[in-house]
Amino acid sequence: MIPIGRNLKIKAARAERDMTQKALAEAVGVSRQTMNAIEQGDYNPTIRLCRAICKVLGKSLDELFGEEEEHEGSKV
Amino acid sequence: MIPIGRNLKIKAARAERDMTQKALAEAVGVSRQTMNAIEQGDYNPTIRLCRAICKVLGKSLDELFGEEEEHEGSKV
DNA sequence: ATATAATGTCAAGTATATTTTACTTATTGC
DNA sequence: GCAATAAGTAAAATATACTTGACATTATAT
Repeated sequence: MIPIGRNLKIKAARAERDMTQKALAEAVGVSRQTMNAIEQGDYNPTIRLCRAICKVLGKSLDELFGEEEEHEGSKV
Repeated sequence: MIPIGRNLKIKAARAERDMTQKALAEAVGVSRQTMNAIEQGDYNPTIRLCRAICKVLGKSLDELFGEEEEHEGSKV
């Protein structure tokens, strides 16, 4: 419910591996809607889920979840 | 409820800064019991809370939450 | 030995992450 | 165009992160 910022890094990492949201969700043991909500920044996964996502996508926590993503707007 | 493994890295990082659990909890905006539970591995913080902890302790996500801590036992 | 602060733990409640079902809107290929 | 798959969104239910308050234990110091 609290907006967090879209996670485009996951989307990109998925693209690299040609994985669909559904496929990633299944690989990670979570519902498709949950994966979507995370990419949309609609909430705030647990560290465990983050670790699982990183493992599947072959990225580090810092790479995928390191910085809060931009919050829309405030661009010149 | 699901055991996760104690997080000794947080404890160590706290020690480096001579910070008490209470102090860290306050700095991070969470209850003392929650911080304790996380260090005890009694649950599974949100990525947001992890980020806040890292910020206060001056460590990266990978440093503090990178690998699942050992699960007790299985040592020669 | 006795204060005092730091830590560990438990139970009951509240907030919120996650699921399920279901419907809509892209997107891609035929 | 049409079918099929991928992605976005929503509401109601369930699981679990987190709070509050209280008490027990382990340091640390005087």
